[in-house]
Amino acid sequence: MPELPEVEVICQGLFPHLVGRNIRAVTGDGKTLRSPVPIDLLEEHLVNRTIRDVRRRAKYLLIETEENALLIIHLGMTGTLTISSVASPRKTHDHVFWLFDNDKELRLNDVRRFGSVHLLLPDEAAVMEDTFFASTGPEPFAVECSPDYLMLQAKGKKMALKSFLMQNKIIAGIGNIYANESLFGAQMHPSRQAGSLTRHEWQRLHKLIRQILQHAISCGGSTISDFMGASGESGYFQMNFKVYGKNGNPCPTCKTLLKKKQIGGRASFYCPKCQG
DNA sequence: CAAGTTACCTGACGGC
DNA sequence: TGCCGTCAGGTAACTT
Repeated sequence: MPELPEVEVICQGLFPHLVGRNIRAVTGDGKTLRSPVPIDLLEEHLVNRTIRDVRRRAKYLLIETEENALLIIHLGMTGTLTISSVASPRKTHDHVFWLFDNDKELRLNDVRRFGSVHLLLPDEAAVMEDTFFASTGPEPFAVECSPDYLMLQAKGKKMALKSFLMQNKIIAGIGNIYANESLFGAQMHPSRQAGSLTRHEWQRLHKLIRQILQHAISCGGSTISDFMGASGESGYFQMNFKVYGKNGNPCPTCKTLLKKKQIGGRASFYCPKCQG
């Protein structure tokens, strides 16, 4: 689930539950995620420490202690984080647990185990954070992520526009869903060569990307109070997608049937007329 | 170097 | 019911 808007909503939802909390224990089930979970390190640098900040960079969640250790969590394709009472039964695929001083636990659940957990040490976290994100592009809402910046990055590139948008080294946080939705909004064919857009078109696409990401965050944010609801359902699936997963349905704009096509190995959805 | 493909892992779903 | 192939919102390591 987690592209930029989902991670942002999770971040905002976790913030009030985590900041100021003291961590009492960190445990794991020993399963390797994308990389092994450094449980010993987590224990050493997180237990008896207090959380100072929770923030997001790209699709990563960053949790910082007052001693400047930085816990970095990526949710991969299927990762979820929940705040649960210690007493509540653990679920299948719960892999890592952070116990707090209020008898609640942050739990990382990840069926496919494409997620990851890293720890940057207190002494070097500031420097290592830059290193860690050295090949991550700017945030879509950052000033440097301008239409001209995108045009410059795309210059001469023949790759499909949609694949281009999904490259996190160009622009952070856009995955398959929001690449599809942004291109529909901007009325551009996902297969177009990235280098073929005019300045005016980059302005349009840039605007739609921000608009759609912001809208998705708002949709998630509106249900943020459910974040730790007993149902375990966090509301960030509630946004209605216009084309993602909708092949065969009528285009919301012109009623032409939406198409599906593989681009760069990923399912891509578009209106053959509006995005022709 | 750019661009495309594969691998990682489990579960849900549709067809037979 | 059950078996099998296909597909899934991410990313890095490959290959071409």
